[in-house]
Amino acid sequence: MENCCEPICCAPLSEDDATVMATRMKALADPTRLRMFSIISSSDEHCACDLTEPLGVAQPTVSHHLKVLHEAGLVSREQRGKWAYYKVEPDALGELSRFLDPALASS
Amino acid sequence: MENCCEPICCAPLSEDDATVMATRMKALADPTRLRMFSIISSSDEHCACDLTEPLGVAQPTVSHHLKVLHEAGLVSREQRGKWAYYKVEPDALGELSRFLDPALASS
DNA sequence: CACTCATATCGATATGTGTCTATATAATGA
DNA sequence: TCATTATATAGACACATATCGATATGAGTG
Repeated sequence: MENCCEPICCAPLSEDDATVMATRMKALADPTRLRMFSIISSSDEHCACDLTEPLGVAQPTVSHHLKVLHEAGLVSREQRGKWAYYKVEPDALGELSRFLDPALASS
Repeated sequence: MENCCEPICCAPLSEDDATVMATRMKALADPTRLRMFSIISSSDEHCACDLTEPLGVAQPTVSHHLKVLHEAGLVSREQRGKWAYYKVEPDALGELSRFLDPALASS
């Protein structure tokens, strides 16, 4: 995920920028995906197979949410054998965080 | 909006915390509301009547989105005469931003 | 009181989304 | 090659939601 936009604050967003950022935020704005992301970020990498049980949802649901997070550039995917390992994309949250409140970063 | 949760990073979120934060994020994760919020934040306060035209949506739609932002604690509302003035809730974005990436704030 | 105007609410509709079961795909091993 | 296992995809369903036109509410004004 590259830096996209001017920060939300202080000047009106363009329609295009708003669409891009809303899409990214939507990827995180779901309870199951938030928990999923926090689990993945709690270790260096995480196997998809170890997400079904702690999240309490069916395997296709896990797969679906992982795809959403991946397409939003929030996690990376690596296939090793029959297992899929997911990692947090290093600066993904930083970009979002700075978009929301650039003052934090500069203080 | 009060501080709610441990940051998303580094430790699994509880189901309840995830629900609370997903709800707040959902309020912002919409192109129209993002633009609306950025317009409001570009001046000290903003009249609802001046949002319909720049957003290009009907008046009931503006009213609906303002309600969503207000209920999420992102903006405050003040009625003066027949006009409704909206202001950005001071630390709303800061809380969200710190939830996403607490590292930014401490650097 | 009646009229106007800003805003909110209602009801309808189309579209999006989270979840599941069933099935396909792909890798491993007997 | 066949069975097993992890993951992804397809299809279905229920529910949420973004939007609109119509209408109600509520404040100002003549």
